[in-house]
Amino acid sequence: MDLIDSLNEAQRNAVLATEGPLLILAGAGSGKTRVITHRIAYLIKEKGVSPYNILAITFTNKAAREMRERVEALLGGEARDIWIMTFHAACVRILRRDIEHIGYSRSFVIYDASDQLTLLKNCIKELDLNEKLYDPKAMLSAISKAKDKMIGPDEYAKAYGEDFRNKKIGDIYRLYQDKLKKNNALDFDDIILKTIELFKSNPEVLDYYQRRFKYIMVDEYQDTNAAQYQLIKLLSSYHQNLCVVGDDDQSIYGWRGADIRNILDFEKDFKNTKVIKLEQNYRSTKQILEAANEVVANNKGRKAKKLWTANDDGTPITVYTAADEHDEAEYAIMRILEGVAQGKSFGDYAILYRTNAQSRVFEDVLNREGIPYKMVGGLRFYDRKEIKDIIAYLRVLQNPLDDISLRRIVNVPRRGIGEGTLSKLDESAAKRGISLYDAMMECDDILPGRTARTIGKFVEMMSELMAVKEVATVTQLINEVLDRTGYIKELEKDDSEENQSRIQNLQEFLTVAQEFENKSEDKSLQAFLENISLVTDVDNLDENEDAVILMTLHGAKGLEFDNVFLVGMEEGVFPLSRAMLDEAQLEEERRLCYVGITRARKKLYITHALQRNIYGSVNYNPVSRFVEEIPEHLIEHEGYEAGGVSRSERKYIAATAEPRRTGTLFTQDQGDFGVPLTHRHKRDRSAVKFTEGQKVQHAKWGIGTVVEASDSEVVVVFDSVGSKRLAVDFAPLKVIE
DNA sequence: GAATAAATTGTTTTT
DNA sequence: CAATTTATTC
Repeated sequence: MDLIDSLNEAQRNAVLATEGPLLILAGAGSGKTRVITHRIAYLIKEKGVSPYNILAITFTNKAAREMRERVEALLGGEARDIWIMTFHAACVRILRRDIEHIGYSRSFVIYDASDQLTLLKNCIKELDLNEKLYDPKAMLSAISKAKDKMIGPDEYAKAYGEDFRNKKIGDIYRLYQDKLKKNNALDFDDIILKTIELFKSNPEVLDYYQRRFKYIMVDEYQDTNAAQYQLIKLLSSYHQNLCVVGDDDQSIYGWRGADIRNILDFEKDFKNTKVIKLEQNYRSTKQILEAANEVVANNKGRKAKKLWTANDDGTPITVYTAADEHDEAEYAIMRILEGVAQGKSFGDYAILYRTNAQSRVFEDVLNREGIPYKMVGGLRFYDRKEIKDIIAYLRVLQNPLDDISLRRIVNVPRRGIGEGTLSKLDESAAKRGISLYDAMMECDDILPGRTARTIGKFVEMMSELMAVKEVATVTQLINEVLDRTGYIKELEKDDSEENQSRIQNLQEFLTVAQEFENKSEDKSLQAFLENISLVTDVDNLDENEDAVILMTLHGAKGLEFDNVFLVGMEEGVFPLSRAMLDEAQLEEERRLCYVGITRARKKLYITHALQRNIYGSVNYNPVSRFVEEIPEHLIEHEGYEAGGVSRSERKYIAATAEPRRTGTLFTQDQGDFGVPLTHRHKRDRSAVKFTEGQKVQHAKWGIGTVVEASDSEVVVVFDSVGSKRLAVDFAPLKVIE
């Protein structure tokens, strides 16, 4: 029984309790992934369960991949048949087989947020409503909220129909849903909802999956919404072997419809539930864990638990008070360089922030210092304009009913098909109840000859590409699209830096397609497009790469790092100002903070700035209440005005600060601040001397030659990026010759 | 119909 | 401040 020998008692009980409903309350770092993987392996190896009968739901594709790898390691290669995937991936797989039962075609496409918004704007226009009064973004979030709670257009009208505005919102909702169907498209919420609809209207389909999935496990259960709950309930009701794992203290997706009651009420909803708590933390030091416990203890309405650890005491948490956001970034990066000089790797560090906008300053400094970093989130690769354009082409080829994508690319690159022509076509399509593409195929009688010929040429090109699609691989098809549409030629016309980077991105896209073909079993265009829709940035994060990681706190869920920086810890930034008014939202922010603290294994840095620019205007934010909730004996202060100082004094200090010098890192004299500094931006590396002609190795830019050297600066010509001026004291440079 | 200039608007977090 | 939308001109 080596499978369970390595586990502690609670973990072992969780693995052995295979039958019936099981709720595992797993604190941060308590080895829950370990429990799930061992449980799966135990079911297969010891209980003789077929891999085919197991369904494991994870929160991200990355978690799914890792879980599969770990199960395979325990089992020795029998993990292929297990369904280990996200809710969305599982549902898409189910829908792909049987969606025709509910009136969609199997070549359906998945709309992302921006497609949704375009579609919604069309709806508002069609209903003659004012976008000012019915803000598309607000409408979309209202619809999404309704969908998360499984309220369809009819129920919405019934529930909110009294009020005039809500009645209109209901109309928008209904039209939006109709249009999705006309376009043969699903939005993200639909992926779950339509699966439930399929199950409810086709009992034989449900029956098949109910019988098949004898054992179901759901990870990150605290972040499931009502629809996902319903889905799980349906799937598990036959065998009743449902195991959910979660931590109410880590519920951070309430805004996305996650319902914390799913976990709090699990015992009520499933009779004879066994509850197991995992309370030993294996990840963090005692000091970090205590800080986390103390912060989250300020929340009400949580399940009682007390995380403990047998790990070392560790070092205190460093709280750094920065003059402003630039100083904050420079401090963090100085500490990273210092650590690296002592033998740590860049990959041991993560910088976590509340909003993506905060990443910029850190990127600037990292770039300037030539430190390798990887940023997760922000503008996704697939959200870039040129990539979205090509995807839109592919979508139309896959699903010609997709008017939204068709409209996006019909005049990209320019073909002289303008707004006037398109609205005529729209009108004709609406009148005849056909798609835009079909209207284009028969447009001779509504358009003047010249325009009709232009449209005809476009339709001809598209139908040729559709023929190519039937015989070519995805990569070949993309190449054909880039070539025949003249997309690349258009970019080559003017070789601005922007266009060059677009071409590079398109090449990267081809690489992605090639990789997909190499790895994936199903190599169809449909599968490729699905893959793109469901994969996120975090999924592609490679932790073995030696680079500093930048991401939002949400993105960091489920990850861990030796050294973590929690930055921007100020009232109004974290917690966000809009969350400060509402108790429930504030508690969610606090849980997010708990998640952040518990990502750190060894060392936690917390930073906040006295002064910060937010949309062009200066803000003076007091330190975050969450920092004040950490007991003082766990903290070591650094930076400006380490002691307590009133808010107005802070404002004075920040306002009278010398303007920052741009230029080299950490060399400016910041002494005249009215208060003694407890920390100076200087690192002792003066022993290193560079001379002209030396070969040096840089952490990010590789090998280069020193062409100019002084006591404080060197100019190095790198083989890869050309010449750079660097600060001797801080650049990650090694002499190699 | 398309390119440029001006004006306006708004920011969580993401499967 | 920056990104997006709208107005203006060619």
